[in-house]
Amino acid sequence: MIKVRFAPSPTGFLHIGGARTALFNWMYAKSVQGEFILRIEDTDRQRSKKEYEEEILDSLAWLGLDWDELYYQSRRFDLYRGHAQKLLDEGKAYKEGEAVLLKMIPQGIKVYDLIRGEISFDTSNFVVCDDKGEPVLDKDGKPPLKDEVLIKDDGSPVYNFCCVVDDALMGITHVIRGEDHISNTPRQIVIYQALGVKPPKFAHLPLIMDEGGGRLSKRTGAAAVSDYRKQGFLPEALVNYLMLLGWAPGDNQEMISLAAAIKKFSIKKINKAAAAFSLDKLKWLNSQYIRQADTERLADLIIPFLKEKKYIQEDFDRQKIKNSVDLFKRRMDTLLDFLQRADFVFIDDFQIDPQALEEHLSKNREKEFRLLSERFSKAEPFDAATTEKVFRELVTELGMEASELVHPVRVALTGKDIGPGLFETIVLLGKEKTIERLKKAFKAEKG
RNA sequence: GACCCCAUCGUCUAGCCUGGUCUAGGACUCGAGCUUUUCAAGCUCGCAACACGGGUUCGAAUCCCGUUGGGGUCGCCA
Repeated sequence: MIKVRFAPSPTGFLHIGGARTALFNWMYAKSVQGEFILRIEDTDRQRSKKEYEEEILDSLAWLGLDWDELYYQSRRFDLYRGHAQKLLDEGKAYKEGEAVLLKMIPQGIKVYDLIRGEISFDTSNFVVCDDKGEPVLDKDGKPPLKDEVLIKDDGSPVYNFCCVVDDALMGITHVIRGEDHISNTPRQIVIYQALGVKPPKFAHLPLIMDEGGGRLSKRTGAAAVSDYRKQGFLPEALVNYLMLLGWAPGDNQEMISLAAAIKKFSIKKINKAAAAFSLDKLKWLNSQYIRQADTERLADLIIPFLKEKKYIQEDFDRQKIKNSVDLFKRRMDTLLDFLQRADFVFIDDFQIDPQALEEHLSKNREKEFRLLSERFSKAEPFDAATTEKVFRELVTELGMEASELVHPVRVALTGKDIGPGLFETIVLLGKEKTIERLKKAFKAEKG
C-alpha cells in the first residue's frame, strides 16, 4: 500500500506552495489507490497556533483534498524520546546536557529522487559554521562535522528526527515535498541508518516563485489559500491552476478536474524547474470555471459577499440574484468582480463613472428619456423582446441611431458604459426601477 | 562563500528518458480583424523561445562537459 503524507507546520496559513505540495501528494495517493496522511508538525510549541492549524485544515478541505489519517506531533513526544533513548542505549547517540545528538560520520550519500534522479552528498561537507556561514576550524585547522541534534536541551524533539521517526512508524512509502527539503534528505537518511529503517522514496517538487521570479511572499500578493478564497476564486480553479504548475495532463489540455487528473498523474512527469505564479492565468481559469458553474451554486457563493457588502439583507430575493448571476457569469474573473459590475442591481446610489457620464449623458436627453419612460410604462409584458421593440420604434420615430440612445440609457440605469445587453439589464431591473432611474437621470441633468 | 538543484516564447508548458517526423506545438498575456447597442464571450490571424560555448553524432531542443544565470540550504525553526 502506497502511503504519502503532507506535513504542514501550523506556524502560518496554508501557503500556495504548501497547497501544491499537498495536492501532488493527494493526487499521487489517489492515482495509485494509496493513502494520504495529514500530519501537523507542531513541535514548536511557541510558534504553533491553533488558528493556523484550523485554517490549514479548512483550506485543504475547501480545495477538496481529504485525508485518511490525521496526526499531531505534539502528542507524540514520548515516542520520539523513546527512540532517542534507544539510540542512546545502542551507543549510536550521545548526550550533551539534556540534548541528544547523533554522531555524524563522513560518508557519501546517494539519494534517488523520483523527479530529479540521483543526487549525491558527502557528509564531510556538513561542518560546523559560524553566523556568517563560514566553517569554524578546530585546533587542527579542520572544521569538525556537525552532529545531528535529535532532542533539544529543553527535551523537545527536533524536526528532522520527528520526521524520520514518524515517516518510519506511519509506513510512509513516498516522501513528496518541496525542493527546499533536498538538503534535509541526507541528514534524515543518516537518522534512518541509525534507526535501522529503510528510507522511503523521495520526490522533491520545484518551488513556486512569484510573478517576478522571486520568492513567493505576502508582499507580492496573496500567498495564503484562504486569501484566494476571499478574493472570489473557485476551489476547482485554484486546484487546476496549481496542478499546472510543474505538471501537465498532456494533449494540450488546460482545464482538468481533480478526478480526471488523478487518472493521468505520474510523479515522473513532474517538472524539475521552479514555476512562476501567474495571477492572470489563474484569473482566466477562474473565469472559465465560473462560466460553466451552476447558477444556484454561484448564487450561494456570492450571497455571503453581497451580505458583507450590505447589498442585501436577510430577506433577499434569491431569484433576482440568480438572474443577475446569469447575466454576469460570462463577465467575471472572480466572484468579487460581480460586486462591482452588478452593484446597480442591489443599490440605488451607485457611483456613476465620470467618463461614461461625460461621454454619454452630457447631451440633454430629457425628451428621449421621458418618451421612453412613457412607452416603457405601457410595455407589456416587460420582457427583453418587448422592451427592445418599444425602444427601437421610438428611436426610429425620433430619427436617431439606436446607439445614440442605448448608451445614455445604460449609463442612466447602471452608472456604467459597459455591461450585459441593455434590454436584459432593463428586464433585470424591472419596469419600476427602470422608469425611476430614467426620470432621475433627466432631473439630474436639469439641475 | 560552501554544498545541492535547475535552465524551451514575458509567464505556464508539450517535446527531452527511447537523438532525425521541430521552418519547436498548446495555453495565459499582448496586438489586429470579424461579430456587435457597450463590455465580455466566441471565431480568425499575428508577435514571441530551445541561455551561451564546446564536444559526441551523418544528424542535438533532445546525450556529455564547461560557462553564465536563477533558485534552495547552511538553526537545539519546521
